[in-house]
Amino acid sequence: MEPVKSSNTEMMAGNRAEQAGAYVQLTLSQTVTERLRAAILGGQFLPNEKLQEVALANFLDASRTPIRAALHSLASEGLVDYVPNRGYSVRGMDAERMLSVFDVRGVLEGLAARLAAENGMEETTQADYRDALAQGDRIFEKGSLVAEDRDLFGEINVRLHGAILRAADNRMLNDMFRQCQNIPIASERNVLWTDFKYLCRSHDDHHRLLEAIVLRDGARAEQLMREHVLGVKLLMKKELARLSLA
Amino acid sequence: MEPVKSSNTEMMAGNRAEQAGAYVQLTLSQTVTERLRAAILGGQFLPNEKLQEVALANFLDASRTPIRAALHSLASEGLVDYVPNRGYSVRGMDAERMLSVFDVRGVLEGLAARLAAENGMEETTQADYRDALAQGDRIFEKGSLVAEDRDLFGEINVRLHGAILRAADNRMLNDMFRQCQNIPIASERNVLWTDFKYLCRSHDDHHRLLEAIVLRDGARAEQLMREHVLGVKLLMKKELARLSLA
DNA sequence: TTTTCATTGAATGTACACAATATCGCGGAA
DNA sequence: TTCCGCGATATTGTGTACATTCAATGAAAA
Repeated sequence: MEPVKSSNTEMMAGNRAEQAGAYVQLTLSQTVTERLRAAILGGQFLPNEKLQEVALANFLDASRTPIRAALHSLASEGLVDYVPNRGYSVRGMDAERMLSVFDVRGVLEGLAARLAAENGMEETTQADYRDALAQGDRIFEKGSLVAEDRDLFGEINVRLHGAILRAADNRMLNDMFRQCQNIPIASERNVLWTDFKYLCRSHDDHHRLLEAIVLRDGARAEQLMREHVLGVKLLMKKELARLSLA
Repeated sequence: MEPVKSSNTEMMAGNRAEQAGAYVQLTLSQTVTERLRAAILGGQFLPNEKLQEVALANFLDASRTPIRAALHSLASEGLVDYVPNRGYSVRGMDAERMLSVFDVRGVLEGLAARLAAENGMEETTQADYRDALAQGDRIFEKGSLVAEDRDLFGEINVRLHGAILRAADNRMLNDMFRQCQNIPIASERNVLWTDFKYLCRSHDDHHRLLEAIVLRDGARAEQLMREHVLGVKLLMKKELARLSLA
């Protein structure tokens, strides 16, 4: 029954610390939150499964206090549902609900692109964007995809969209975008990236986005981004339909 | 030193319970959260003021546990800042940051209007919208504003935008919009509603919005709403400039 | 058989004690 | 004087006991 508190030196990335550079000591509550989030996003729980505090406490080698904090956090992120006096459960995501997230993502990222164009993108950020872009080009020059390209493409995606978000320089926008990503299954990493033609188009969108941003054309940047996200939504829709048939 | 736990029968409105009808017993944590939120929004604390747990516990007649839960909630709502091992403080809002919230609100409410137009608005919701609209008409027919019109107009505003949000029927959109409203001072109720001409125009926007929604013209509804929110932003900007001069 | 209601068990909500960490002030050395 | 190190104190983080609430069970009455 002794709380082992073994491996706490994981999950340092992706923490909620304000800006880079300010090294703050992570609390147990935070590491537990990350671990739980990863577990849910990773599909380790059934949809609508109850998340009981003592069970999780045993599972994650912590007392109820940090568990409660974590559940509270995840509830406000929308990853779990909460009913007073009845506890938490993993939020089940039906297809419709999942797709509706992309509508929000579309306008939010559209705004980010517009603001990025209006504000202009800093040199270093722009360099990072171009670098990621070039990395993507190399993938597609091959003319076909290999298995490990999937992860790489996902990573590139994150860098590109991150750069735009950074250039947009709007804190609330940042927070909300993060929420949009914390959706089980809906995170783009989980779709089956098999459609080469679609990926080419998506990557081309990224090129055009940079062009619009550099030319300071906010309206075009916004329009491009909205179309881009809509594309992801439609792909996801097709994917979901395929899965439900199988 | 006895925890009095006196008046818990307040603040029943505005709770986070899922749908109406499901009466759940509020926990102390929740009532404390509401009270703290109201206190911060009401300006009872200085910007960047530290919010210490024991002090708040005494102030709100509760132990540290529900206080911590409340602070945690408000942090995830963005009303307070949190640094591990250093506690919470009320988030200071400079002018730029405040105005940037309206950019997010603009695209979110624009999306809401578009979705409302695409989905169509239920009869009851539409009736509510029209009722609020008529109430607004009566204000402006007088040709001038009296003191109590301010609150009334604010209430009407909430009803109108609430109806659109309901028709949009998108949970994530709902959650995010709520966050946009929890901004100190930025909540529209706090601007000085003195500009009669502006208010007329704003009210007219509401008429046109309904028209676009009823006609199922999503693009127009979105455009109207974005312009509408932009108007609020510009008014707020003017107001802030005026205040900083005074 | 169905309904009702008290009982009981299990889960969550709250309080509080203790541990870990940060902040502040002081004294000494460069 | 300035800087650094080192306690002392205050504040937050965590564990855990107890209170409260909910849900399930089963017996009694309709």
